[in-house]
Amino acid sequence: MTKWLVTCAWPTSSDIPHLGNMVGSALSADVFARYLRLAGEEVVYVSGSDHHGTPLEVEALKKGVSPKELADSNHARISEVFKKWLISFDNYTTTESEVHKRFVREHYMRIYSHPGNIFTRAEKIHYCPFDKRFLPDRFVEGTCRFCGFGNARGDQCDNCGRPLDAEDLVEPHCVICGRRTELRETTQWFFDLPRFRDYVAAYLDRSNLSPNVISFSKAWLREGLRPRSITRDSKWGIPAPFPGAEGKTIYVWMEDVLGYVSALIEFFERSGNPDGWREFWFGKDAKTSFFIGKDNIPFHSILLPALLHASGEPYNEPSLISSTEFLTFSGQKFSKSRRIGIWCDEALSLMPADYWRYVLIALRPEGSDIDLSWASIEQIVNNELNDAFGNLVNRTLTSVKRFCGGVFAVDSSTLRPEEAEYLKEINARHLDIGTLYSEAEIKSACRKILEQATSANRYLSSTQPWSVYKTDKASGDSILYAALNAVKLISIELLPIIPGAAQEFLRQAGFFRRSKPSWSDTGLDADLPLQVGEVSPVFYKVDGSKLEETLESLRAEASAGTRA
RNA sequence: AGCGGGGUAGGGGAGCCUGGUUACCCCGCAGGGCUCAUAACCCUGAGGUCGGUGGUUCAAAUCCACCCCCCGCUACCA
Repeated sequence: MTKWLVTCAWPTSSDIPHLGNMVGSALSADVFARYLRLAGEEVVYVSGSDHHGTPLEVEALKKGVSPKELADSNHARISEVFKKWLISFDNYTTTESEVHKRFVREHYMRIYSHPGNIFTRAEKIHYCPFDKRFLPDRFVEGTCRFCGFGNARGDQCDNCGRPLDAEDLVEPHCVICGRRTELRETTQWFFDLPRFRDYVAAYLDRSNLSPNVISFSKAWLREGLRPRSITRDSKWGIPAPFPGAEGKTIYVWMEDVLGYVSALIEFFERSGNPDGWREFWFGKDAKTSFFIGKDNIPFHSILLPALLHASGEPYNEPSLISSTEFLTFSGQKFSKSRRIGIWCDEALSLMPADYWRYVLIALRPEGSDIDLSWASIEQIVNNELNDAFGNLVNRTLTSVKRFCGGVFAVDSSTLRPEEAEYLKEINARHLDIGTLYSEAEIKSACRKILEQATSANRYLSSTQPWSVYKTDKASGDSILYAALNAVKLISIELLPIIPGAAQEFLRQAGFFRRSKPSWSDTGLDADLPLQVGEVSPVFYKVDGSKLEETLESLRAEASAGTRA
């Protein structure tokens, strides 16, 4: 049995995640975690809300509340959304947790204790004399030196697309108060990432990471690594522990990734086994996995291993980094400000969580960006979830009621050769699906489960148990045995993706009455005699354009409520 | 601008590294079949200049060069 730490990118608590945020991180990790548990591995799945960072601080300022208050209330909403989406976190915490803050400070002091890992350097940063604070480039606006665009941000000009430096803005002003900013010198603490170039290069070579992660990371190494600043002149965050760094906090990216350790520590402290986490991060039979969007590969493939290694502690290197491309919505990027896309809370007012989970996994953008549209939602729910899976289960269970009086008790010893052959086929596919899951090839696993359903539907149509039963009960039973076994396999296979609905399949069929579902418990004999009780359709069809209308009216109500 | 990834039928993917019969699979579409089932399921069919141009080769989706388009990163958004 392997100990698996499963993690996903930490959602920022400045807003509820949208479907694009959900697909590659929390949902993908959840499917992976659920599969591993089903397969009998020891799994701890952790993540948390990223509370720190300037966007949240600025939003809190605008709303007139403290960053802590805003973060906490958003965290409560985000946690609720994850629960409703059936995300099976073992610990969903925040970067404000005492364990996290303590761990991050201790970890940096450990890195600091090895001379040369951390050094200081003076930098020129925008400063707002009115707000009395330093501002990240993103929070300074001005006129672009290159194209003259008036609303260019300090990090990039939205008009000409050029990346900018602080000095490239003409008449820079603070986005909070609008007043003129000035450049001030300030000292920051830096992590000497280039020191770990050889280590990271060797790690990438011996690792088993996916080709896109490797090639992306190696490109970074070729360009040359740069020191990463650890500290920021901001009050909102974790106080930097270095001597002389009083008043500074740790930059979010330099603490977020350490949450993969601290959230696990917190989990084990709560369960009364404070050292349990060590086996997961240091143990020989332990693996770690990270589910992220393509935008933050290097933080996981380069920065994280370097930060862990630099502490001198015997951390395992990240074993699996699964990154997805982006989801677009009806051809456009998800946009909070323009309200393009669907957010995870409002999604649940349109369809049950299992529907969304299936749609997102069926589309999971693994190779390139994938577009989500109302039409694709409708098509996937209706034709795959409802027709292929739902109807297969329904027609099989209804057959048991109709032809066997609701009780199926004939065991595998009476199977005809045809059915024995068919069982070989679906069991082989079950093994393939398990392999895909274990490699986090989640979309391919999903496609293959659909093949499993297609093959079962085909089998029923070609063997026609409804006419066989008229003359030959034994052959009819043999066919139904195979069909029921396919339903059992498919239900197990779908448990990681649509846990609620797959459980309902198992319940209606009467599988796993006496034991917990398990990936390898594929035979039917142990479940006999099956008592098929009330059978009812598990899914219903949806109308894409009606869903769209519903969402629009929901939003209209919500904004009317805000104004009132 | 530089770097990385992607571009294969209406949509999604496999094939590309390691060149080789009619380019494969799923969804959708058209026609047919079946009647256990949720107007479901099954079968057959139509649909492709494999982003473009040029090159290497007996042979290119596959290898090389140049170009176009989409996305990301470029280290202070997370």
